[in-house]
Amino acid sequence: MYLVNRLVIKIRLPNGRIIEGEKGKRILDVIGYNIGLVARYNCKLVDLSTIMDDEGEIEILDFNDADGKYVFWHTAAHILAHAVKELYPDYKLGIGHPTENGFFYEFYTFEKPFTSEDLSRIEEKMQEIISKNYPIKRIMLSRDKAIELFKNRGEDFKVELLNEMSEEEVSIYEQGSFRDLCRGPHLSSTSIVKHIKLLSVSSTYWKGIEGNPSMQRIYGVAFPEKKMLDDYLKMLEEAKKRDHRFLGPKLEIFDLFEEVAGPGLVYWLPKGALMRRLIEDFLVKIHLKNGYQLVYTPHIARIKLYEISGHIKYYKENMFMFDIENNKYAIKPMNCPGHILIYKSRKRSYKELPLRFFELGTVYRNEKSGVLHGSLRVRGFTQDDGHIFCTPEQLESEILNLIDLTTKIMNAFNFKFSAKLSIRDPMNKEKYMGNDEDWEKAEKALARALELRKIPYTVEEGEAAFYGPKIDIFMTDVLGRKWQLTTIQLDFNLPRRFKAMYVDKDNTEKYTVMIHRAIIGSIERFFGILIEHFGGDFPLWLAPTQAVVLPISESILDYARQIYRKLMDNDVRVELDDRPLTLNKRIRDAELKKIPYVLVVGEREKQSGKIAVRKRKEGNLGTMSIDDFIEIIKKSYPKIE
RNA sequence: GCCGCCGUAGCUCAGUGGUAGAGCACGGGCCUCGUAAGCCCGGGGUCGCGGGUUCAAAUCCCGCCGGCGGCUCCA
Repeated sequence: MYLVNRLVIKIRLPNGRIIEGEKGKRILDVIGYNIGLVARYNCKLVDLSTIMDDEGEIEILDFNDADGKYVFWHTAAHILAHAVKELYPDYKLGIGHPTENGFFYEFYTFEKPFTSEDLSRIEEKMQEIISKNYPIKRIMLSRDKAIELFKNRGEDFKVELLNEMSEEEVSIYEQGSFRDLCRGPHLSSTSIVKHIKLLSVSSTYWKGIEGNPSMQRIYGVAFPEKKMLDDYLKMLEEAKKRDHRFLGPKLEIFDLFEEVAGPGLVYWLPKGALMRRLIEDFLVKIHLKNGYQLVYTPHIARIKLYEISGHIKYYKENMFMFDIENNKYAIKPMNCPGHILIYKSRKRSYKELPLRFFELGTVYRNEKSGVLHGSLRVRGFTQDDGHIFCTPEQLESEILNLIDLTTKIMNAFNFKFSAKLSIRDPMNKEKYMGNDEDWEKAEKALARALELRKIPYTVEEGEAAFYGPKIDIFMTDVLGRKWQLTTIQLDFNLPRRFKAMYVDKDNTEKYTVMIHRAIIGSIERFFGILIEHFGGDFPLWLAPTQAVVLPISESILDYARQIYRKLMDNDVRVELDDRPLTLNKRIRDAELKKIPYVLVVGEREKQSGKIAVRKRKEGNLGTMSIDDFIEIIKKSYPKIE
């Protein structure tokens, strides 16, 4: 059946079925009330109550779709705001959004905090709003009408937002007596948000600007099914067990001793110190193999150095300073100025570029107390810091090499990654230093390297530093919070400040191009991510203890000692557990300590000259010769290439 | 730094005005064991620190130190 003159509107349902739309009708009327949350109409997200009047395709999204989930949480945020306004009519609405794992809404509460009892009340009220099944309507108003509406309702913050908007017409969403300024889209009814849980309250400044009114922000989660909410809450509980702040001290990796030693300073316990050394050795070797030269720079310097670099001007707040014989000194917050001094130790020719310096450089920064977080954000940390000095022509191949080096290093830890490319704000080019041509070349070089190596990335306009564009790589912690590890930053600024030059072919002096780069970022932060990523079950090459020998009884101790000795002699990190405890108890201890292999030896093994091997989490693998076992350990180390 | 919450044994926590408790861990003894907790006994705390209220403070109030969740900032 072909109707040539009819509008063709195809609707794809979440289950993949395709049905036909009908001009003039609401999407909702065609698909029914129990299907989907929101629609993507010719690539644009719209309410299900949208009237179909354009030809094209409509995709109905459910909670499994990222956008569907986002809208679900957006409506949950509105229900939160609705509940708060019903319980506390005087409180003023701020803003509310979905987030990556839930939603929030913030309110001006006349400096009164929400208590946990308040949260329970609000949660109950939200359930009531959900059960009342209010239809959610989108209303278009002129901006002036909207200002009038919110002024009458005492919503000063909404009025402020409206006054800053340029649109002549704005959308308002309505559910029951509640109205909010919102672009939408939203679910079609409050009853679709089934199960909610408010998680925490915190305060923020209005628009995030210090000095603005203090808002109370409530965070929550919501799900269409009870089981999903239960699973999520259970996942939060499980996450606590992987938290590096819990596992770090427990696995004897690090501790902070905050109360006596001060916050944000990491003490490396023996097992952690061993792992750190393994990682440092790996990093040094792989950098040497990739054309870097090792350097060391002192931990303190006269502030003159940081006046030249500009750190005193732009970074003073974060620097620890003190006096020596009437001269002002600072503890180094960054390694770059030192590396530039080394570059400038003599006149450089284009023939010796690129020069690549590498240092495991320990720096100290006076981070505000409120931002410190386990070993992920600290005041003293060691960066795998490198600086590349090259000519503009070499930029592209240097960046490509850096992407490759990053991949090699991340592979050693089984880390997958995607990148963020930060470029200039094209509207505000004058904010940045350096000339247009350099910037374009640099931004292109960064993007091309990512594309050539097929690294997925996002582009962030206006996120570049004033001195150059950059590539950053983030990892998420156990609660989904993002932490920056890798950074590759181009710098047009420091070479000029320090007059870091090279003599080119034509015998003229030119400014060198400088790349700042840290691959794992900092050892402390990297360990936080590493611990949470593996939940303490480190890969074999990193495990501080790779195997423990368990003699079944005292009578077999001699054979156990022989095995232990042989493994030691072959560089296996092995322990002998000859405590007079039951075998089961000692196996349990080894599992809890997350030791990868347990080697049980008894009369049977002594007779055959072998070992019984038990693998962490997998159980008994049966017997094996000692040489075969040594081979397994040896093969676990990452290749350095 | 800001706002809220929190701080009891090495760890996880119970105890809300009347002389500090449990489990795990630790020490001792018995047990000599075949793939995740054998049994018994014991030591251990100026209840974060300082001040105040009270006949009496882990408990109530104030200040400080530290932690947690966010905001802002960052590797």
